[in-house]
Amino acid sequence: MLPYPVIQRLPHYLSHVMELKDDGVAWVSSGMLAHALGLTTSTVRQDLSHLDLTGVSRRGYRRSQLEQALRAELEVDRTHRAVLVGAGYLGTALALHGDLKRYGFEICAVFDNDPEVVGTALGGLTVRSMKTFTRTAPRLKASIAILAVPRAAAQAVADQAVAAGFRGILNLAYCVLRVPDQVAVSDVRMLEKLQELPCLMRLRAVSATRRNRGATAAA
Amino acid sequence: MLPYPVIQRLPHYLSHVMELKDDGVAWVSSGMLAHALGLTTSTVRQDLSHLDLTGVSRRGYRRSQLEQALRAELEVDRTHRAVLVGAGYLGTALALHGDLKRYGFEICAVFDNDPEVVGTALGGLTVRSMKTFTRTAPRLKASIAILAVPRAAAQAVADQAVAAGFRGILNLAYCVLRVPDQVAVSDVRMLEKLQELPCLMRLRAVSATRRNRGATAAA
DNA sequence: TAGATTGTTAATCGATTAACAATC
DNA sequence: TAGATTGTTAATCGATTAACAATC
Repeated sequence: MLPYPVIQRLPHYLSHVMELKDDGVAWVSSGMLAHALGLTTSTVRQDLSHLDLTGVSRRGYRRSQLEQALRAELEVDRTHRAVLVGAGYLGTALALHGDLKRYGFEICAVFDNDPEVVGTALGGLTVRSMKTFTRTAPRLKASIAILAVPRAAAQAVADQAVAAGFRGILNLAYCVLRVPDQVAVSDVRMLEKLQELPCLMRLRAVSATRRNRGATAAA
Repeated sequence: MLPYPVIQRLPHYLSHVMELKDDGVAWVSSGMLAHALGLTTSTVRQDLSHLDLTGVSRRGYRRSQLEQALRAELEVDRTHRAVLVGAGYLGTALALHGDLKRYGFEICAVFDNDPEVVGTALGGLTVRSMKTFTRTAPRLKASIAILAVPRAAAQAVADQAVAAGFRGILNLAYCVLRVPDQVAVSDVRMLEKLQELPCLMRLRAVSATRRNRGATAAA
């Protein structure tokens, strides 16, 4: 239904609109959103046309209504129970991230393989052994599994998560997970994003030079 | 030059090709890569046509040559010096990530604001105070700044990084950074990726139902 | 040789942008 | 009223996919 590029932008809209709320802004125009998110006004209006929302000529969108429409689409007001697998630094960073709750997510269990870590506390939860995952996880009524495990372990954990009935996976490992069609995977490509930087930097350097040349030629 | 979608895929190609190396594979076809990365053979050949590389009919690409071309494009064999700002769990996860070196990155300094953290050791480095950033950072000959700081601090740190001459920023915070054109920013959208999941899950559920209906109708 | 795979051109597809009538 | 902004249609742009001759 919603094109993926639009889905990707929705969290940004919401995040920005929530900031505007703190500033007491009542009306938001496509121009304001376009400027804040680095888009064109056309794109913004196209995106918002997918939502359950109507704007007002000469004013824009009522902030409260826009926020509500975004919250509905992203299901922010429902609680999404998630299980965290991997209690390393990355997993810990996520588990302790205060904004999770703000966006409707709740980590209801943490699993880890390391006997040293199993039994310790993390964000009010006790880390459970991965050995108990298959038995325990289905009882937790969680639909999302967050994989903060080494690359080598990721596919095996994903398989267990699928078998346990999870329908969404947030993958923090550097690998392509193979899952059945009905399971959604969202990849956080931290290392890949770092690897892109040299390419992007070269690109920026080149286009900056070109701009300067153009400016010089014009002068 | 290189379209951004291609740049985004290059790290995946390299990662997979490096795995094939460990398996002793000498020739890689576009079909193999397409299957492994979930692409079409056309896309793979188009992507690789941007690289300094020629394939061989009926065989594919020589693995060593393909790896070399990818390493050259991604500049893996140069050392990219990076500075880490923020020594929380997320920053620590990155600093201790063994694969950084493997992909040509070296963290040469860590900065943090918290007096409790300043002076402690992290991955063989001593955490420096953010107060010294403007003075110290330019001396480090690093071109990349990794921002693992809270959202509220990110833009200010980015400004300091730009002023200190950094040309690439890996942004782990949940915000849109404003930087001059000649500075490259790569955003790791961890929370956004999590927020996408409910939308994607709904989408999967719908298309799964549709598939089943289709199958039932066909039967 | 026969057949598989590259390299490349053309076709398709989909997303972004432009344009503009409707409207408050 | 005049002017700014929405909502939507059409145009553009660019990426992906298909197709196929060349080739080993």
